[in-house]
Amino acid sequence: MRNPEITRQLIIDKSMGLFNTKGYQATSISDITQATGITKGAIYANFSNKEEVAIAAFEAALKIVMKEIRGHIRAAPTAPLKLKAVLAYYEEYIGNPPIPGGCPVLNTAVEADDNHPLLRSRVVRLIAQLKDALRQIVHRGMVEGQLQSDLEVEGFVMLFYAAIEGAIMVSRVEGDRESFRSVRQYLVKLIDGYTLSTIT
Amino acid sequence: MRNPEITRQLIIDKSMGLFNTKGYQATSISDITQATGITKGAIYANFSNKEEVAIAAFEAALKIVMKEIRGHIRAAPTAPLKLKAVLAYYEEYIGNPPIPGGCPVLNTAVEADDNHPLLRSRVVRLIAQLKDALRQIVHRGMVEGQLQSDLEVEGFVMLFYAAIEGAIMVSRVEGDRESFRSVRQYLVKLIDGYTLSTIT
DNA sequence: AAATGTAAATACCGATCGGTATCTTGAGAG
DNA sequence: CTCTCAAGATACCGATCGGTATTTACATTT
Repeated sequence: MRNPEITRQLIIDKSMGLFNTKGYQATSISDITQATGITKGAIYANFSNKEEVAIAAFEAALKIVMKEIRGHIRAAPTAPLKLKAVLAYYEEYIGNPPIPGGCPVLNTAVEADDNHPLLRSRVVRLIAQLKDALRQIVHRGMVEGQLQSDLEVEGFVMLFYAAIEGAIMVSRVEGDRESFRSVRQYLVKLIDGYTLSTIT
Repeated sequence: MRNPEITRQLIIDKSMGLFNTKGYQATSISDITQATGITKGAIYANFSNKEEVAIAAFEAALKIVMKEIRGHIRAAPTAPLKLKAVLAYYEEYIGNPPIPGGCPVLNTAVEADDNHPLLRSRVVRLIAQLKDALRQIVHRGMVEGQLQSDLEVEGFVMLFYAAIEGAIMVSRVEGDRESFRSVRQYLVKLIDGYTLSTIT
């Protein structure tokens, strides 16, 4: 290895899954050296400490997840379908995660809330972005006449997001997608209830 | 200290908050000795290893939380009010937790899902109990004519529970109850929509 | 081809980890 | 009052932790 860009990216790529499955505390630098085949010297030449590696890995994971989500959202034409696409994406996610270990937002939020302020602030920022994206979908759906205008946006968006993350938590610990599926089906019916009858 | 029962309970009481705030991996035996004023010898005289302490602490935490929840549920006369009481309990919980660190189910589920099978199985069992309790409330509410009978129980119960846990996650990492409050208000409206018009 | 600068490998640091072996002490039985 | 036995305190174990200092090696410039 001679290219520092490649080395840095290799560290990020491999540690992403480690941090997301084992958690920040439980992932050691040695774990990363084993997963990458790279030595401790290379890691500390590219990052000043473990926390920096974790932050870089977290942001890389979010970049992947956000890109996939936005892709699914854009591919759906109307607000109701966009919301359903998000649900479909997360259900697929549980069985076939792009980053091993489940949702990095959930994992990092739970571990970082009390203890790791830098990671915590990144999570908060990312959640704000997700909420904004969902709000925008609902808002535009209302403006464009796809959703009823009496829908209480803030509450619905928060419920939608919270239910997804909670359902991921349950389904993952149960090792079974069924709980997520129940939540998804219920949310779909809720969305349908707000959907104005175009041919959707 | 001479009474082993008291020693054991002291270890559980103090380690409960530690495991719940810092997590299983990040909580060391030394943390527990410092928090209790008890030495390592006493801990290992009462528990065979760290995992056993964590399990005992987790179950003690659940016992507290479940007792409080059941108390609030029982105190409410009808199904809609019981569900609202659960929501009120959890909102109070976030600002004023009986066990520091937030919801032990959420925390333990996220940390244990991939790595700690014994803890994981306890979480799964507890979630099943919570779901059963909620299902029973809804079912009886339907039988007793408080809730519309077209309510899809499984989906609603799962949504209800997942949304609560997800909202706790969000509110805790944000350090602000507002997100939970949004979810709660939305769920209350949902409950009201299913409530049959007695004077409730 | 020699020199240079830096990326990465090696070797090492004190601290702390979970766990154990041994010693001390205190409460109950006689 | 003394003996006993177990609860708990002390001291110690090898392994591993995050991090650093030093050395090696590779790629680029001349």
